[in-house]
Amino acid sequence: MASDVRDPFAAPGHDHAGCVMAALDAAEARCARAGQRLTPLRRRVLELVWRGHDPVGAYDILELMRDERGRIAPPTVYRALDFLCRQGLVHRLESLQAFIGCGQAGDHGTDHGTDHGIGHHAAHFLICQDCGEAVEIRDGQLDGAISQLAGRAGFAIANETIELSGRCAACQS
Amino acid sequence: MASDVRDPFAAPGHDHAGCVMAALDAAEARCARAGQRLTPLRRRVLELVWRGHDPVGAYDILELMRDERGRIAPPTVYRALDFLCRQGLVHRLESLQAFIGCGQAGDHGTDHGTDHGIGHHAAHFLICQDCGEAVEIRDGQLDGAISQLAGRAGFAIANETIELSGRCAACQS
DNA sequence: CTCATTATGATATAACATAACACTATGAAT
DNA sequence: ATTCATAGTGTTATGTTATATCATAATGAG
Ligand SMILES: [Zn+2]
Ligand SMILES: [Zn+2]
Ligand SMILES: [Zn+2]
Ligand SMILES: [Zn+2]
Repeated sequence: MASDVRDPFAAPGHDHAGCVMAALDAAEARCARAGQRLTPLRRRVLELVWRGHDPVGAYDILELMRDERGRIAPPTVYRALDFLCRQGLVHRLESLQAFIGCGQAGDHGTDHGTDHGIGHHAAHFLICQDCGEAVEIRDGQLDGAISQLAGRAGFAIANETIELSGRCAACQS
Repeated sequence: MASDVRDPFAAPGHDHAGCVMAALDAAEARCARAGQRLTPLRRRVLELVWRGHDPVGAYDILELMRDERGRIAPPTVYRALDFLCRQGLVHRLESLQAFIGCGQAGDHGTDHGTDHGIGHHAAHFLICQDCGEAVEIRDGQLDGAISQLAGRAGFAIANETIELSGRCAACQS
């Protein structure tokens, strides 16, 4: 549950190809279960979002897709991203105005106490300003502090934006 | 000092004129102490940001200022906002792309453990999607969870974006 | 007063996002 | 298989937020 976040940034010998494959498989499964269509376009956008562990801008994806499909307009990409966000497969990083693949796509269904409805869950991030990577974290103590805080204030949380920027362990040599 | 956040949203009979005056006075004092110039332009922008307790967009301020000063361009407003953010007098709400007056401008100097350098401090918010108000909160348990989490991950936090959206107590009638 | 520094004005453009409407694909019902 | 409603995509235009760049003006130290 608390999942003591112990340097969650990608290790040097990280198998990213497998990483992407797992994400795409999880996405297929998740959409199937939800009765949603992971079309070729949406799948491709998801794949491009997973191009790395650094957040990617909508217009970056647009460029990448232009290289392979020719003319394509912003709404096409934004609609795909909206869909992926609704399914909880992608998160938007507000502080960067960018998108990143969900780091817990496999864990969905196993409710972990921070869900705010079907499809998406509260996502909290550490963002390294040096290497550009962002990792999704889950911390019981943090979740507890937030829900207690909201409870005391009589505030009903619908959406959490928690983005901690700084330098990851590796980048502090 | 956990400062148990107990419905921090503005009460019905709130004296906002005094609220603004206090903020401006604190700003003057703070800039004087820091050897920074709170020019008429900057002061006016701060005053407009404090027009209410709801976040305000840069272009909204731009409109308001056009009404009183005629032609004025975006950079003028953005530069003033940048200055005010650097001084810790205004915060930017990333999830809304909007700005709000700092709710603890008077408390500065009395270090409360979440400072990340001179001028600005970590600011955490509750944002009501109903009435539009946003309030800056300070919670020891939350601060503790964050710093422990970062410590375990070996992550050096430089900037915290914590914005909890939902419905305030009053708006859940 | 001179001069370096800081602040503001002004123009243009970049970066991010959505509205609106047309067309196509999909799949269920007849 | 035809019809039809729904969902997805293409296309054009535009809206919204933010910055780069260079010119001009104000400020204050020496
Ligand atoms: Zn990977
Ligand atoms: Zn790093
Ligand atoms: Zn007030
Ligand atoms: Zn409210």
